[in-house]
Amino acid sequence: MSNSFAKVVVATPLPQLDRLFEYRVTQEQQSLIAVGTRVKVPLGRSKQLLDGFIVALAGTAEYQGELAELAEVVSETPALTPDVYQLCRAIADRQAVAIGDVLRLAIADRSVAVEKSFMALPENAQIKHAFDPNEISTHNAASSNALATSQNQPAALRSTALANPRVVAFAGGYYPAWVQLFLERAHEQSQLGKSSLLVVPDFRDQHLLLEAAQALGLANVVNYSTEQVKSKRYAAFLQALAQKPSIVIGSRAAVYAPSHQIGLIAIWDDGDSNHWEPNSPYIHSREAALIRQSQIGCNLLIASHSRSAEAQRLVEIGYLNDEVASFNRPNLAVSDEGYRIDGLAYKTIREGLASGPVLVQVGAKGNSVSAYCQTCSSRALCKECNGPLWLDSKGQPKCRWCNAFNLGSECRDCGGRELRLGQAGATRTATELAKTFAGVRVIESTGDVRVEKIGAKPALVIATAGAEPLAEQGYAAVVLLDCQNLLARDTLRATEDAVRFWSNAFALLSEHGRGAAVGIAGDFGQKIVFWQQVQLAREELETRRELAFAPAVRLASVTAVRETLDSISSAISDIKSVRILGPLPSKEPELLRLLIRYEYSDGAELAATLRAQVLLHGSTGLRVNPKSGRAARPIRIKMDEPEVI
DNA sequence: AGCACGCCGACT
DNA sequence: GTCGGCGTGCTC
Repeated sequence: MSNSFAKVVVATPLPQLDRLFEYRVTQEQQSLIAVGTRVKVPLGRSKQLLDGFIVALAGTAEYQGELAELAEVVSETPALTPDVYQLCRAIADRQAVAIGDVLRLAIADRSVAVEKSFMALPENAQIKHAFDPNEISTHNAASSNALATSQNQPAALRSTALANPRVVAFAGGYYPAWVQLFLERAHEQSQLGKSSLLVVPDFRDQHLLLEAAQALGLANVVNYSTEQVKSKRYAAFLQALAQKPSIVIGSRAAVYAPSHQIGLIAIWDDGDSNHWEPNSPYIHSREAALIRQSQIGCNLLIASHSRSAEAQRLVEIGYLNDEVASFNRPNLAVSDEGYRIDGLAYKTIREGLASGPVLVQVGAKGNSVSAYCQTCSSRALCKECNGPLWLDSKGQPKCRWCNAFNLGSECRDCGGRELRLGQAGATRTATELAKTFAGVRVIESTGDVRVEKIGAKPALVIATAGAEPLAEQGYAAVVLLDCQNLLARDTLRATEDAVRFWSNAFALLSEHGRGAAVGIAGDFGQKIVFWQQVQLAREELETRRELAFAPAVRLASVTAVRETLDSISSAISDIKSVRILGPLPSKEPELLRLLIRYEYSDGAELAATLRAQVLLHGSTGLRVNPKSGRAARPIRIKMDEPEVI
């Protein structure tokens, strides 16, 4: 049977075009095409050709009407493998977006020169016809529903691990212990002839993995960085596509790598917000990995120093196996004497400096608009509702929750009457500490001006949370200041984030280093000291359950004009677990936002209903086209809204 | 998105 | 009598 007809998925963000179109294949094109081929197709009356990919070939057509021909076979390299297509399809459906938005993430832009030299290699010659759409990843039983099949998976295959929070000697240097964990697991897979996808939040972590992988001499390591020039990205894409086991190291997009025979997907520190895709499919790499895992049946490892509420939920529903690496917990202490830098802090810094570098973590600067007491730095709270105060444009203290003015408020801790915005920044702390520890080198690292790595000599490092440099052999001491401020950030994830920031900072300690946290006490402080991350995650998830917040339930947001939102509200209100909040104001002045609370079990139905609404409002009715002229998307759907409030 | 088809107001 | 406004709908 000749392949005279091709089913093509079109690479466009338009939801109306998110379906397969059939085209006639000409005689000359027959030998060039295969499943996965990149083509250009005519669509509608537009003279502009659209990019697409062949997902199936057949001898007969299903479509009754007149068929158009494939306009152009762009390349003979099969860029869209069947399992990546299935993954993109599932993600588009789950997120209620067009598949084109997902394809953009999954498939690197073509670079002709790179592709030519790749295809010229004899070992890549057979790749052209390597894919059969009916045979998605034969190496493991495929399953369509992740949750339904979880019981059938060997427990050890899916795990959420708490990694050893230490810097260890490894690969001829010093690395965080998790780097060793990831590369060892990937190496195991390589030995079995399988590929691994190692997914990290940012390029610092990526560099660490790449550097250590190179030092170990691991074969077929793919630098799947999105920060490279286009041709390098495409080279990495092709390297993963080559039919041999590879170790793909990258950020979010690495989940979609077209690797051969994937045996492991590993996610590092899934609580880091960099794992959220900020653009259209708006999916978290952990969720994308879960979908891919369920489709191809590979191992899944979600590892971190602290545990996200999402990972904890997956453990509690029995979907993930709970794996805690054996390690000695760090030597930690907490204090809460009411000073920003107290006796414990000074003592820990002084003793640490005797043997090596010392890290002082200060609260993240810049993202706090709340007001604090000038004298004692405790957070200013509303006298009416205990909400956080801020200073308005006239400098008057106002509640962020109930808008009440709080003129002449007194600090509840010290009675102070002066307020200031934000907290003492890294620079001020650096100056203060430099005075106390005269003669010691002081290094400052913040989100803006970041230091990546420091040596083993004694030095005082002042860093904002999340911007801590690595110390070559680990820190002799780590001191956390402003713990209260981190806990009091205006987000529902404040506690989880704080525990994560602290855990990651303590994880930079050397084997014999000591840590101290200033400003946390009691039961909570003890759990930090005894490294009870699982217990903390359990409590955090319980809190979210009580409040009915994610990840206990899911929380979607829909942004559009009011009329559209009204129509959407009534369309989805029949779905069992759906509860609608709003319309609420959104960041864009002319648009409003709906928050939708729903159960996991209703996700598919809600996504399908929302998608139908997008189609309804997309090509007919109210086209939102404000004076800007730009065709703003009339409806923006995030099936999981990471930042409520 | 594009692009065409279609049914109502001021022009050579 | 026609030209053209953009509301509506389709695209293999």
